[in-house]
Amino acid sequence: MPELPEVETVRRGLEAVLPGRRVERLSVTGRRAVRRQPAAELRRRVTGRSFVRADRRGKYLALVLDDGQVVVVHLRMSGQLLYVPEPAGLPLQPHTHVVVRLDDGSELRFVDPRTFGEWFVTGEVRRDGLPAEFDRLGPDPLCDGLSAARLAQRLARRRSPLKAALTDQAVVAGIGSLYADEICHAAGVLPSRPCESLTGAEVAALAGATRRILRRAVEMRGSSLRDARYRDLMGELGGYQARHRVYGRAGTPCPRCGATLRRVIIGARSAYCCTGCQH
DNA sequence: AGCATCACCTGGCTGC
DNA sequence: TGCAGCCAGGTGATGC
Repeated sequence: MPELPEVETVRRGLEAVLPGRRVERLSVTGRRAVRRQPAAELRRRVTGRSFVRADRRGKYLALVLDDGQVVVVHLRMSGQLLYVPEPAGLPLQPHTHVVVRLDDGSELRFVDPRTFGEWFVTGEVRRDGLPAEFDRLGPDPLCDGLSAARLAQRLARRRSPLKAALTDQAVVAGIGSLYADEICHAAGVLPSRPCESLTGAEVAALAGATRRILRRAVEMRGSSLRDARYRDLMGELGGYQARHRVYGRAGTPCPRCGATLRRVIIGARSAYCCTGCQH
């Protein structure tokens, strides 16, 4: 599932190819990929405009246009952006919902089997040129940093389980189920712990683990799993899955203490953890 | 207000 | 081997 490291890897790919390119044609074939506004409106507002830069906050991609509008893309569960330099040689693969034809003949394609992903264009932007609605996101650990004090403030007075808070995009932007489990394990804290029970030292460990793990995962170009099949803009697999210590590893020994890793349910979602060395 | 639950989807896997 | 049923999970809506 694309989380911050995967989306950032895609963003870096986009930043290398999009700036200066003009949109010659934008076609929407899937019915659900554009649902916040009519597909014709997206097409009308974007066609003929040029891309200025590719930005990101949390799991949201923001493709800034030369007139200040922003094309927002969210990959959700199974969305994939694919850059195709020579479209003639590569037929559209199944579940291709959006195709952007660029002025050098290349294409940006959006493929999304589970159809949760979304595209929309907005002109309501902040001073930094990003959509005003990004205001509801918490700090992005890569773009904004994440100090222990800031995380403590965000977690204060919350009674919900730690994992529910870490994956709440209003608390911290960019963390999903996979990295939340890895962060909790690295910090030695159980994902089921009520936020209000965390000590200052534990929150500091969580903030540090968040920065470290996300940075390392970006360096390794994200995690590619068996079922989600995440790939970057050029179709390459990520490498961070080799570093996963708990996610998807129930029944195997904890790499830190040797106890058997468990899968527990938190908020109707799976969480992987070690009851031997996480408290 | 804050928290829990559900709906949205389809491919891949499990178990019979 | 075939197939039914389960599971994956980010986000927004809904309900309490």
